[in-house]
Amino acid sequence: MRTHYCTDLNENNIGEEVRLVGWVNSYRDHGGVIFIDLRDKTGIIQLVADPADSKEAWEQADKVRDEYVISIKGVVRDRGEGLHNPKLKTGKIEVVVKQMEIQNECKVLPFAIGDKNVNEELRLKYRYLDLRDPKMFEIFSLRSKVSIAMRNYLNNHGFLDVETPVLTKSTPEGARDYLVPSRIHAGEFYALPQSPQLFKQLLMVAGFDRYFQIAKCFRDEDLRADRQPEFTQVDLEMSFCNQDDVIAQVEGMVKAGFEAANQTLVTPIRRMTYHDAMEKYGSDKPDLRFGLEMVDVIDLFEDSNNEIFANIAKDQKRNRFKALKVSGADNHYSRKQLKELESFVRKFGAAGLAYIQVKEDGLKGPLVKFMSEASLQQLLDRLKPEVGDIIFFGAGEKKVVLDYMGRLRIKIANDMNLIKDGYEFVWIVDFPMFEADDNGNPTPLHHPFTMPNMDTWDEENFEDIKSIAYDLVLNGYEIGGGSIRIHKEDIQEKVFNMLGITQEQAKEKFGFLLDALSYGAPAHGGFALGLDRFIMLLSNTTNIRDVIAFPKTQKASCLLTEAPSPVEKEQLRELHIRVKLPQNEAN
RNA sequence: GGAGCCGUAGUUUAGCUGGUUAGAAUGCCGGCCUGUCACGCCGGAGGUCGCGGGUUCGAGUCCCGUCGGCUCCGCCA
Repeated sequence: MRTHYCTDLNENNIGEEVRLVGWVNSYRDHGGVIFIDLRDKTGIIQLVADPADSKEAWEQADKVRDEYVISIKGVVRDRGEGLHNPKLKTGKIEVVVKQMEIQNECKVLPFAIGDKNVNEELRLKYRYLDLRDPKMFEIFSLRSKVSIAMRNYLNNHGFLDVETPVLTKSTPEGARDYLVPSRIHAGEFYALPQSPQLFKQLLMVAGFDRYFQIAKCFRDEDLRADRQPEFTQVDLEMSFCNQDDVIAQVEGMVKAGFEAANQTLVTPIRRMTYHDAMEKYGSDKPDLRFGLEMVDVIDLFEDSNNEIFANIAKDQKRNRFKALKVSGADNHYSRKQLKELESFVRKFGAAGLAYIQVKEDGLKGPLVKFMSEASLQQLLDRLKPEVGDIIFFGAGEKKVVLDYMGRLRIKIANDMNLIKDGYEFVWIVDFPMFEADDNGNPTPLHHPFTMPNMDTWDEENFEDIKSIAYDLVLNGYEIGGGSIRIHKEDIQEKVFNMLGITQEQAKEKFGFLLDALSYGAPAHGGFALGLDRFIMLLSNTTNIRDVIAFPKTQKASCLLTEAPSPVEKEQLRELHIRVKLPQNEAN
């Protein structure tokens, strides 16, 4: 049908007869001569229809409108002196049309192809038109290259691509499951996998040694700009490994993907403990494209004449007093804007936002009078502020302070444009094994099959127990995570005990896994990379929908297919399902 | 579950303290035009102001509800 793609042609083809097919990107009718920009996935080339060359072709060209599909036969020629268009890759040449066939017409478009000012709602309804934009093709071309490169890396390193079930068993832990009713088993349900976690561990027990899969995962939780209900993980698992072995393979894989995107990644990627990330950046996924590290100043308020501050400083295990020095902030933030920063942190539980402005004539701010001379001097020594800086303070319960100060740090970096271009990877390691739930009971931070660091095992202080888990963070996004798994029954029992899970409960919930571990399970561990987020960052967008061909809206519907939708009564009957809507309307 | 922002020709939008026929740009249709590439010039058509109620002599505008989209909090082992 075609001899070339549009941008395959260049000056070397001058004089050649070619056949091209594609879409009419635009046309310019000059009464006599008609110009058509023909587009395919590679780009654009200009066609010229001149009645002097072919009356019939010109008559066809006269009928052409935007986004018509046409095929042409023509001859490549130089555009001539002064007529080159440097904006086009093919701007030096054009194709003189000898024959033209309109293969398909196009209705008036709901929006101009490539117009990103249009409502996303409309673009999603006509996603196939939105995807015609060459910029969109570029994203999916990148996604394809990156994922193939990572696949190849894993293949070359002994990882076997194995598919695991999509119809599987609901597990009570973790995110809400998407359920699929069983026709054959009345009243029973499959769950779509939140990840292939348990299956990949079983493959290790099976002795496959190294597994990977580019797997769709499903979580029925509320959406965000970087979260879709179905998403893709590059999932991997390996046997007879420790944390460094897994990290080395992941770094190799990510590097391969990165290089496929024409980026360079220097390995090894730096590592930071969970503790340091929380204390310095107030987040377990710190954005390291800018500084603004928090500094501990709780000791400087032990002698404060303010009762509240002095009290906070008394319990240095449970409380925090953090300082965030922002260079030049005094010139950037007005009084009113500083108030706005305060109401920003209040949303995250802050009682207020104290700050000290460093002026020509000294320190200004309510906190100054609550500090002793000696403490103030120590503060200056510790932070070394300069005139024009503002030091922000967060004080109170550890978890709350770290959270809102971490958010403040990011907000200020955005406000003051402190975020550098580029990619900053970091491994977060030494995660706590457990955290306290609302009632103060231990719950797993990762999942209950994560290997605890037994050197830190402490029945009395479960919050101090570390796990052998690691997250990969890029520019403030968690792009993946993994762990070494428990492969011994006695340790697994200890963990279940800690979680208050009885043997019967464990057997009922995860019996098949525990069984498997008792038949000669090798030490093993793995990792899963969030492919969508990774591609999102490589595509320089902050919206995961941009890198998913047919994404869902925030209410998890597909505007193109209108899924989800009601189904026929007969379908429900076969599935033994009766629908009961909240308003008491029966279906 | 909660908070905020948004919804007006095909599209992007203007529309003030409620007041004649809801205005513009672009797209679309028709005419003219042989070197444009955001082609140009002339003319024309095109609006349930998301939907439903209410207040009012009168609602795109005010109030209540509802639907949809986006961002965030909760949630996401």
